[in-house]
Amino acid sequence: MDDKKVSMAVVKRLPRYYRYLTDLLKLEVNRISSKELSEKMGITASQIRQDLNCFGGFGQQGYGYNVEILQREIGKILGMQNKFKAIIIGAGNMGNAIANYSLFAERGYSIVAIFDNNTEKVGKIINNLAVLDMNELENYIKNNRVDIAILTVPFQYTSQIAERVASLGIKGIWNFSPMDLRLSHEVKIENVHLSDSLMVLGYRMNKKIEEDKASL
Amino acid sequence: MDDKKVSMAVVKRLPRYYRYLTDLLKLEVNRISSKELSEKMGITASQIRQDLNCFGGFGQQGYGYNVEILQREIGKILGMQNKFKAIIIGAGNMGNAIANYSLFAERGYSIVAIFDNNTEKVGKIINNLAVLDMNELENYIKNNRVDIAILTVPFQYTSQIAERVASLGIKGIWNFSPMDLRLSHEVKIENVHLSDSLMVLGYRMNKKIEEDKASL
DNA sequence: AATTATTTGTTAAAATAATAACAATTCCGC
DNA sequence: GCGGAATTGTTATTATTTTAACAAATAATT
Ligand SMILES: NC(=O)c1ccc[n+]([C@@H]2O[C@H](COP(=O)([O-])OP(=O)(O)OC[C@H]3O[C@@H](n4cnc5c(N)ncnc54)[C@H](O)[C@@H]3O)[C@@H](O)[C@H]2O)c1
Ligand SMILES: NC(=O)c1ccc[n+]([C@@H]2O[C@H](COP(=O)([O-])OP(=O)(O)OC[C@H]3O[C@@H](n4cnc5c(N)ncnc54)[C@H](O)[C@@H]3O)[C@@H](O)[C@H]2O)c1
Repeated sequence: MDDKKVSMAVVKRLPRYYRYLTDLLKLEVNRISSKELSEKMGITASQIRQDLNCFGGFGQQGYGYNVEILQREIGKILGMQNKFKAIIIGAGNMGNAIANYSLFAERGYSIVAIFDNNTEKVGKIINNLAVLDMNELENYIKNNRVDIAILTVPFQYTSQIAERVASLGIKGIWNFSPMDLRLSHEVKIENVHLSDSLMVLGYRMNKKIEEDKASL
Repeated sequence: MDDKKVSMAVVKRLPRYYRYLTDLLKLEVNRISSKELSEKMGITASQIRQDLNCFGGFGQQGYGYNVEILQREIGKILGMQNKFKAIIIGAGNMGNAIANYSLFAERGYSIVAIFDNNTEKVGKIINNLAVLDMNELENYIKNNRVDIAILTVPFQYTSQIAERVASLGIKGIWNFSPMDLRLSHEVKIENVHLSDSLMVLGYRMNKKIEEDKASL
């Protein structure tokens, strides 16, 4: 317990920093100050310095930050060196989309297997992986390293399958069903709420509509 | 300007309230107190009462909240009565997944058209909609009500297409490319950052790994 | 080499957000 | 209809998060 607790507010900004730094690297920018970065990102320089200092002093006074070093360090903080292995459960619409998406691999998350319980989907090839039957799940996890289960199954099966993978020793679950999946186990869970995101857009659009109406 | 400004923190919790209330309705629960709801949702009763009171007094002292009324009111706050019409641009993996997903329609967001610039995809039927060519975009929007553009095109085309739909009068953009889309126009934008979400999971898993290592 | 410009890390202040407290009100059993 | 239990709306308090300020350190300039 050497470093002070880092708040979720800070953690959620880390991938964003990583994204901007990766873009800068591609543009062959060597150094950047918190001020420049703040202008690009639309946040305050103060916040950037405060955030980065939760993890150590990566910058140099009078100079700024070395983009390559900072990007690598944030990558480490995010645990990218773990090269996490993930399986997808549910080879439907969303499962297919994720399996075919290459950026996750670039970020160090490789999809190593896909499972489904529908016999019509089992054996189908998705991005070079043959869909496996759900009854091979236990066996597969026993014989292969799997860190993350990506759950893209229908709502009503999600909890049950989550329990199943948790009991098999999976350490992380990325859940796409519109529910707040919670488990007693010490599994880390991230719930993706696409509908929620769309509804927030709807709220903001509606607010504008009401404001426009009021100002007539 | 009758009501005080509602913070984003509150707004982002509204779809979640809507979700729990809809579930309760399905279970035919008529009334619920902030205390009961807080236990279900894992937040404090105080926060629930505080949140709801940003929009008015929906409850009754000594009784609690009527589930049906509260759900309907939150729906109104979220602008669901607008019955927003959305088009999808980019009939690829993610565009297909969204087009085939029925919950958005249930929530009042209907997909009315799908566009792509790949001639091999144009004409293909996705969930009863024929994919339209991008050069029909202007014409379609001129002749049909379209509120939202769902952008599921590759990264490098996203900004340009966003500008294009904004200039055509679209009021909201739901962007799936891993970038912080920002426009000068007064268009409301929600950026979905799936990679960011996965990386936060990675951070939390990695932290646990480090903690376990340290406690040896 | 001295001087001025930057720019960080860090502490202090301000702003926001979450939680607790409680008076006012309503329900509900008797 | 009465009295205790329950529960809201709202105000007060506490905690968290963001922003500002600035000394210390470095870089660039002359
Ligand atoms: N498609 C979207 O745009 C979208 C958006 C938001 C949320 N979601 C959520 O993601 C999840 C998946 O959605 P989808 O659109 O991909 O659904 P889908 O029906 O296309 O795919 C679900 C897949 O899971 C498989 N499956 C069903 N039961 C299973 C089981 N017990 N074990 C293993 N596999 C099983 C099915 O055979 C199917 O292939 C759902 O919970 C949905 O609510 C999807
Ligand atoms: N698939 C995923 O799981 C996933 C996850 C996160 C983010 N994203 C993002 O979502 C976006 C789409 O991803 P995808 O996996 O669906 O990609 P995809 O390649 O499967 O689909 C992109 C579609 O856009 C079409 N297109 C290309 N240029 C166009 C243009 N100028 N006008 C109209 N249509 C055009 C293509 O023909 C294709 O059908 C990308 O920005 C990607 O980074 C995808």
